[in-house]
Amino acid sequence: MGQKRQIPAPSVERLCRYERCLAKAARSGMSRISSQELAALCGVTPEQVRKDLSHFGSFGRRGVGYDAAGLCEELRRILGLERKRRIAIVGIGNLGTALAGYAGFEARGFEVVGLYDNNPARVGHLVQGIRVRHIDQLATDNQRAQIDIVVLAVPESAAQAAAARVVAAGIKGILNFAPTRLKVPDHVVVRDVDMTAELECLSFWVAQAEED
Amino acid sequence: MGQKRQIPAPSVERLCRYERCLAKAARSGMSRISSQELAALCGVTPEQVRKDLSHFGSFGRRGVGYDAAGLCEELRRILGLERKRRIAIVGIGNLGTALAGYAGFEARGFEVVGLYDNNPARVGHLVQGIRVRHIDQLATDNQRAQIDIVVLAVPESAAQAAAARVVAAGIKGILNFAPTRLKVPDHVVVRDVDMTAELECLSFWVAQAEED
DNA sequence: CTGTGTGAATCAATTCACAGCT
DNA sequence: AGCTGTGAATTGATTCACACAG
Repeated sequence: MGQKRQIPAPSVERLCRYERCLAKAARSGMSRISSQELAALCGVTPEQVRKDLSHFGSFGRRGVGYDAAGLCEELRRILGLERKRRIAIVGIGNLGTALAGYAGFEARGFEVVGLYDNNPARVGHLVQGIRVRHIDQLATDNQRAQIDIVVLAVPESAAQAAAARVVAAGIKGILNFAPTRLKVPDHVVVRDVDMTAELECLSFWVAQAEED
Repeated sequence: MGQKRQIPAPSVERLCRYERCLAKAARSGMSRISSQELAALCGVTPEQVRKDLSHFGSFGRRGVGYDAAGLCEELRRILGLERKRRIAIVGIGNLGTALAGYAGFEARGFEVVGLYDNNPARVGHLVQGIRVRHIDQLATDNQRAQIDIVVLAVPESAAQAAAARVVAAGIKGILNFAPTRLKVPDHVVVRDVDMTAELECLSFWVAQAEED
């Protein structure tokens, strides 16, 4: 069932960038914007912008350009950001705690509605004004909390088991900070953020650049 | 200068995964490993593994497979991980503080050797046993600290200016957590970690999956 | 004349298929 | 026979170039 991939994933990633740049441009008073200008703001090419947008429809006027605020709104709709998305954080260690307090999420319309951990020593504590609950409660909580996405910030050793809990709770999206490839059913979407791997790649390219 | 990358970036990203899986396999007593087995552990195809490795040489024996520990060692050499890499964190807010205490970095051979901020209220504080210094001191500190990579955890509004400081200090790699495309000279390598964009992409794919 | 939208061409990455070592 | 290493084929993404609308 998970084979519907007519939209290239890199396009979707760029749409987020476009939306952010458009919002900023619109806020600073720009009403019309060309693919040229938008591309310059985002660090891509104008034809890339137009091609990416063309997967979803045609939003500009030939010879004129795009309405900055209008296109921004369209992108928010395409990305599913018109309604506030509800997220829960699973794993309230060092990283999870920081993420719970990360202002960037709220600022972009992601509301942290729950914090979960399996360590009894952490359950019950208040973190950023939210009480940490036991992961056992995730499934029942989700019936009324309607969690869209879980941010998984548990250690590698606990990641697969925690992911299984999340899937069992009926949650469809996981942002995974553990350095493991999670095995989940096709209808669940996972994106990985592997900070250590990023450092290792950097390490490689830096060394590579030195070889000249 | 940043001319030919004959090595595909996706291959490098996978090499990190291979290294991690190999280390785990070797630790658990496996001495020989086939591309088939390694691929299964990493969630890729065997020919992908072999093609990725082939960019750097030939490390296996036909009809036999690879020596797990030996290949792991080769990968560490390729990725530039034989020597400990020294990192500094710039921006000691919520996120920077969490990253300073993130055990995963040390565990993978990245040593946090400095914390920097431009906010006088934060300078001088001890965070994870390291005293926060003013970003003005980065350039002189780097002459003896030999920082390989900076983790940039400042707000979007401060990111470009902070990056300029990092570049001026002679540091060649930046792991950027701010949702901005940094403008840096060609000889400096940047990798972006945009957690909000990741959530937005998830939001899209989750909505997409629901359309059935 | 300007700037979008899009098929066609190019470039990059993945997968296939098989030759060659053990 | 078993498994690697690698050109060839294929799939996918980006760039080009131009028709078309304002």
